[in-house]
Formats: sequence, structure tokens, C-alpha cells
Amino acid sequence: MAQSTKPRRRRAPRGQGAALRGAILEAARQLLAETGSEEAVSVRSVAEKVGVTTPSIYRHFKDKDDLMDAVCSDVFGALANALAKAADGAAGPLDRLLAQGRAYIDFALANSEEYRMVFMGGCAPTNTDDVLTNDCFSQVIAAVGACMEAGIFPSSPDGPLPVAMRLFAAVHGLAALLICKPWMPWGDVGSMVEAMLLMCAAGCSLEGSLASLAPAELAGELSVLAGRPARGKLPGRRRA
Amino acid sequence: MAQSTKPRRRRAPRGQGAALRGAILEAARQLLAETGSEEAVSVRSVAEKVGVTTPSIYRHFKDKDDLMDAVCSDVFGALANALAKAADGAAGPLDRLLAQGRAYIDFALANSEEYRMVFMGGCAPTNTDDVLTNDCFSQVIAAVGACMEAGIFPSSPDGPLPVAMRLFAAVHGLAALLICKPWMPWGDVGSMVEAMLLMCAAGCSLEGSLASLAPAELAGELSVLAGRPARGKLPGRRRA
DNA sequence: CAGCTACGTTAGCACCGTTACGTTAGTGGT
DNA sequence: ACCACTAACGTAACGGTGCTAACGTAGCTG
Repeated sequence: MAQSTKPRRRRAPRGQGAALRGAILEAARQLLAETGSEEAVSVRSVAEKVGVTTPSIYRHFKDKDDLMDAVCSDVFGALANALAKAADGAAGPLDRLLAQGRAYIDFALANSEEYRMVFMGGCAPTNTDDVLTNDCFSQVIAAVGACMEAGIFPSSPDGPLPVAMRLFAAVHGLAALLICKPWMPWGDVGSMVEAMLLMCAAGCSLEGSLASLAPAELAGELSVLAGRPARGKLPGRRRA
Repeated sequence: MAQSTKPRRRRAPRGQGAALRGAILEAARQLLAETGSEEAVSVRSVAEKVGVTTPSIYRHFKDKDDLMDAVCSDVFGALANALAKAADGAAGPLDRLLAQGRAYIDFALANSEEYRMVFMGGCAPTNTDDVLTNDCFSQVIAAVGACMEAGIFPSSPDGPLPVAMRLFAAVHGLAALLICKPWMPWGDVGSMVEAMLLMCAAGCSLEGSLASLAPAELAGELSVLAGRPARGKLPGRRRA
């Protein structure tokens, strides 16, 4: 593959060496959107798109993972904004949490390849993970905490974090499968998302009181909740 | 890298050409367990482990993806057995579903790299996906259906499939994050799994009756369920 | 024994991420 | 005005990857 056209990028002035860094990031982001896969975007391809030779990339990024992590950090900064914006237009704590859930899945589907890299890639924590925990998850934890204070979710001695982790896991699972297994029978995606969020919210309200039940009693209790009395018991549920 | 030792594999007899296929699969599986990542196991490395030159692999597998898909198919066949075995020791439909959930996550954590390849890899359906839908998901759908017939979950005109998809998504989300983000604050994994399953089960029992509520009423209804009356309403919930 | 074919090899392409080292150009010191 | 210095980038190349066309060779069948 002869690189016939060589509109070499002009050398940056003395102090502005980091200008190239921004151009590299933008090129990598574009290539990722075009090819739709991390493996398909090579260091060589982003170098050519910028108009620079390949090794120049390594002056601004430690390696390819570092580059990709940088584009993901940028992209996931937008998630923090999306979550905050969704929370703004909400009426109460629960609406806020549900709106965040919808915004999260919307974001994941709109930036599927970045989402895949961050949440389905390697195991080692990256810079993007810092952005996530500090700017994104903190909002979800706060929303869960507000639901607890409002009595919508039962308060827990462990605080809102474990509940938030479960909600996050469930929502992530749906987003991840919608990305990786889009051909599965999801039906209408919007309805599925809504049902999922409802299921999670209802489950959060109940799991505290159900956890102390004997396994044998669980099915009966759920039958009551399902609206069909299993063994004659009608509404009676309460646990101090 | 000089391949100093060359204990060449003896040529297979006339009809037994497929014998090498099994050896390749076994070698690939071992290398995957040793290296712990798909990228780290190369076609060359499995060829050397078997005692054969690289191009010989391509006589039995179309390409590397085909090879990896084959080892995943084998591994996920064991998931079908694990799910069935978990269902056997269950007392009722709900216990069966919960046991399947635990077995699923156990399997995912025990075969994390194969799980990652199957559920976080490319988008195109593979042979492994057939194994999954036919041998694994069918069991979950059946368990959900049994819960519906027993009145533990409300029956839906859409059948058990949408509910099963939601449960699957939630459980997958937890498994996937436990694999990809093990450093997150999960606490005790067993407890987290149990709480997650409980949350999902409770949510499934309720989401049908909650779906028809106005958003404004939802928070109040959940407050009642949480055990703390929000606006004085005590137990009264029912919908035809 | 001849020949055919399944089985495997030799040699090599195109590409990848990455590194050691040479080159250019702007800047500050004297 | 000159010169050393260094930031910014290029040249060349190494080892590795997935993959393939062309070639041999062992073993069964006539």
C-alpha cells in the first residue's frame, strides 16, 4: 500500500508540541467511528490520517492502549454530562434514577465501540475508570441514596453503594447485550429498557425485606406480590 | 525464536484426518487457560504445542475465529449440563431459576476468557450462539415459564421470553463486570450474586402491575413496598 | 507396483505494534 | 551574529501476527 499522497503535517512550533496530540485523538476517534472496531484502527492508520509518520504517535502516547484509553476518557466525559442533564429534568429521586438509567443505555448504544473497549476490554484500571467512578458512578450512588432517604428504597446499613452496584450491573448487562448480541429477541428496545428499569427499581424496594425469608417461603411471598394468592394469603406483608 | 525442539507429530492415518482437529482444540483450550487472553494465543503457538506447522491449522479450521468459536462451543456445552444439574436439585420453579442463575455466574467466572469471547466479542452470530439458544437459554425460558404457571411471576401475553431476556441481561451484567472490573467494590461476591438474584426475582413479580402506573404514582407505590408508607397508604395494592 | 488423494510442509505476503537512532527547526545564551 | 541545545519529528528496522499459494509425501486402492 503505497502512501501516494503525502500532505505532510507542518511541524508544530516550539511550545505547541501537544497540538499534535489533539489531532491524533480526533483522528483516532474518527477512525473508530468509521471502522467500528478497535482492532480495525491501527496506529499506522491514525498516523496517516493525521499526516505524520507512525513513530510520532509514541511521542504523545505510551502505546496503543494509552491512545485508546485517552479517546475513551474524552468520550466518557460526555456521559457525566448526559447523566447530569437527565437528572435535571426529573421530578423526584426515583425519576432521577430512572432517567439516569435511560441516559446511560442511550449513551452506550450511541458510543458502542468506546463502551465495548471500556467495559469489555482488559482488566487493569485505566484513566477512563477514574472518570467513571468520579464523575459518573458518583451521580448514580447519589440518586440511589436520595431514593433511600425518600423511603422509596429501604435504607441499608451498608449505604447506597451495594444497591447502586447491582443497578449498574443490571443496566450494563442490557446495554452490553444490546451492543454485542443485537440479533437476540429484544423486541422494542425502548420498551425493554423501560421494563428493565422498572424491574430493577421494584426489586430494590423489596430485596431488603425478602432477604431474611426462608427459601421455602420466598415463592409464596412472591406469589402474593404477583397478584395471585398462592396459598390464600392476601395482602399481609410487613416486617417491622 | 528458533523452534529448537521439533517432536513432529506423526502423520494421521488415511481416514483419521480429523484426529488432529481434536488435538488442536485441546491445545488451544490449554493455551487460553495459560495465557488468559485470546490475543495472547496465536495460531503459531497452538501449532507448535500440537507439534505441527502453522498452515496445518487452516486445514481443519477456516480461520482463527473459527478455531476459537469451536473451543467456545465445547466449553459452553458444559454450561448446558451445569444448568440442568442446578435445576435438578431445586425444590420448586423459583428455586430452579435461582439455582440456574447461580450456576450461570459460577460458570462465567470459571471460564472467564471463553465467556468474554462469546459475549463481548464480535456481533455476528456464531456456532456457539446456537449452542446457547438451543441448549442453555431454552432451560431458562422454561424455568421462567414454570414460575409464571405457578403464579410466582405474573403471566404475560408475551410469554416468558421477554422476562427471561431481562433476567439474562441482569445476570450477564453482573457476571461480565465481575470478570472485566473485578477491582470494583463488589463486596462478598456470593452475597452480591444472591442479592442480585433476589432483586431480579422480586422485580419480575411486580413489574407487570407497576407498568400501568402513572410515573408520579410509582414512587409512592414503591415506598409502600419498601416498608415505609410514604403518604399514609398501607398495604393496599391490587389491580384486577 | 502405479497412481491418486488426503495430509501436512515450505516459503512468503501484507500487516501489525514498537524501538533505536538520525534529522530538522526554532530558541536562548554569549 | 553565531552556536549549542533541545523539542518535534522522520528513517529504518525488528519481531510478531493471520493467512495463503504452491509444493511434497505418506499411505491406501486398483
